[in-house]
Amino acid sequence: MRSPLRYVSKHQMVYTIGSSTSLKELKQIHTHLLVNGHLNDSNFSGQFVAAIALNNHKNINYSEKVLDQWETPTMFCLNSMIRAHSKSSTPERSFLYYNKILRSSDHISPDNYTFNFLVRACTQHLTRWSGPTVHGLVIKHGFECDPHVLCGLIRMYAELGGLDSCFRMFGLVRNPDLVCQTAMISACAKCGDFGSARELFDAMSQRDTWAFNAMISGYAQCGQSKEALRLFRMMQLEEVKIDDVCMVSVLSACSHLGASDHGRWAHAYIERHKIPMTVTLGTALIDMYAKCGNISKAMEVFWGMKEKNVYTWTCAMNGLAMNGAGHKCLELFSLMKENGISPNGVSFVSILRACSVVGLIEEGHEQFVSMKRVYGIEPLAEHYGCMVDLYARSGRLDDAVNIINNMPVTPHAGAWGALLNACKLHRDKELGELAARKLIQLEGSNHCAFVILSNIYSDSRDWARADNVRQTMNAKGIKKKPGCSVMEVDGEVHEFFVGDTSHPRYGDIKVKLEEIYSNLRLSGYVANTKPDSLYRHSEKVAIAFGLITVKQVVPIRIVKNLRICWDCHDLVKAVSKIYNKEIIVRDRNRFHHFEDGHCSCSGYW
DNA sequence: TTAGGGTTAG
Repeated sequence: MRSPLRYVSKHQMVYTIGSSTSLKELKQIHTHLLVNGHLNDSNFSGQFVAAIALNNHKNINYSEKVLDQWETPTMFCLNSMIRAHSKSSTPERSFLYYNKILRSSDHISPDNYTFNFLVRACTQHLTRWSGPTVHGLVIKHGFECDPHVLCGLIRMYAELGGLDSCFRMFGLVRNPDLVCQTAMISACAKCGDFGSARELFDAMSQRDTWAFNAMISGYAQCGQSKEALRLFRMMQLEEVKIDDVCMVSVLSACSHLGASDHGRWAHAYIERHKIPMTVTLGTALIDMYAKCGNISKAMEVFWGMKEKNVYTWTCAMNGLAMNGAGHKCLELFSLMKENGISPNGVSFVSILRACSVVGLIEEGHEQFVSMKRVYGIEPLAEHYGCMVDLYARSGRLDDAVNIINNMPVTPHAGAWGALLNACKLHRDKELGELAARKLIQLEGSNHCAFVILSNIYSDSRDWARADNVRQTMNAKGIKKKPGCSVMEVDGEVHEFFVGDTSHPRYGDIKVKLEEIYSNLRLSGYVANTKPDSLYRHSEKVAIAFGLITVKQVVPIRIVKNLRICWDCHDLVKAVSKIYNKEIIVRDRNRFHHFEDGHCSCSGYW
């Protein structure tokens, strides 16, 4: 954004061209300037065009029309147009103005500004050829040593995934400053090379807010949430200024961990330090509360926000769907449309999931159809996956198969996985076998598919095939992804892995588990499996730990990395009744609120 | 009278 252009006329009339200037106002100002001959001054006219194009992208067309009327626009003007387009949704139009410079009869040639903006345009509009082509032009015109251009090239190659090229550009910068070093850290993180990113970060003689933010957001985005929070603590110790962008990443890390104490603390920190509540920060707060199972607080933040964008609405809808409040999610969707916000593809994932969790099949179908018909959004594989889930989990397996057979994109693992889960739920052996085989074709190391396929054969007493599947698994070295439950007690994050006895309080946990088991037996709960299986699943161990450490009035909150199994689900229901304890489990897909022997998912998950 | 680094939803 450029600062508004203010112009005072001879009659002391003040004209301002800023981000809120409407097209009508622009036309009035333009007429005034033309009548008074002010546009004959090439410096002033350049500023005029730049102000229109840069302050509001919606007015780019108007600035183009103004510019087209001039035979010899200045370099400043043309560079400003390249810059404006590089930041807009039409970056490819930057090249139009680059060509105007080349073809200019005014003997001007592109300068360092031109290439800086042109490289940015390429980063916005990446095609395989455009980036390297512009890099070639940079070399041809002798700007490969310009630090601004090089910094832009680092970002561009990072988008292309060419980390080697990023390092090559970085190597060409003499004495890289903070800005350039941060760009390089960010490039490493974007390409997934966190080791190099951290090496560069640790080697910096001075680290500012931006450098920390690049590193923290990198960790947060790749799921290394504990490391992100650790770095945030380091930032506080080094007394580096913490801003809204930093807090967005911190909240995102809390969301992943389901660390509600950390999240609440972060919220308090934002308020205490008067960090500006931007739309992005508010949205991150909603997401954090929703993913920590506190949907009422999430909605409180949502209703309190003055400005909301499509991310904000979608985040709230997703939170409601995850928490099983499908009807409320659909109500919110209506309200979103009434507020003039158009949904996008991600919004529809939440909407279709909302229909799925409450079993609204016809509604889901109508929403799916409206996606393309009303909003012109082409459904992606994941939307078809949601439809497969919607039909299959309600037992309409034939309809689910129809969706898979008729989807215009190749059915992905998500679609077959949804069908497979439903086949297990509705005990359809043949279809389950087909789904498992398809899933294995797509994901050769999908542990769940092998296990379910083996179970399907065992159920039909086809021991030879069941054994064969197990042997294939062993031969391929396919191991179950280790189940892990995370819980936060008194601000500390505890992780429990399957069969892991390393927790300092494991002795107490074991005693508690035995007590739970004996209470369950006394109350008539019959475990599906032998007593030693009690220790097997991480969520059971976490619940025992929660019963020891969490105060009676506070619910136990657990985040599980995989889907919760039937056995654990039944057990948690029983524990919630016998111990009169609210237990909230977030599994890979959704929330389960257990209270008084019932779960909010009503058996749908 | 134009430049460079960090942020949100599946």
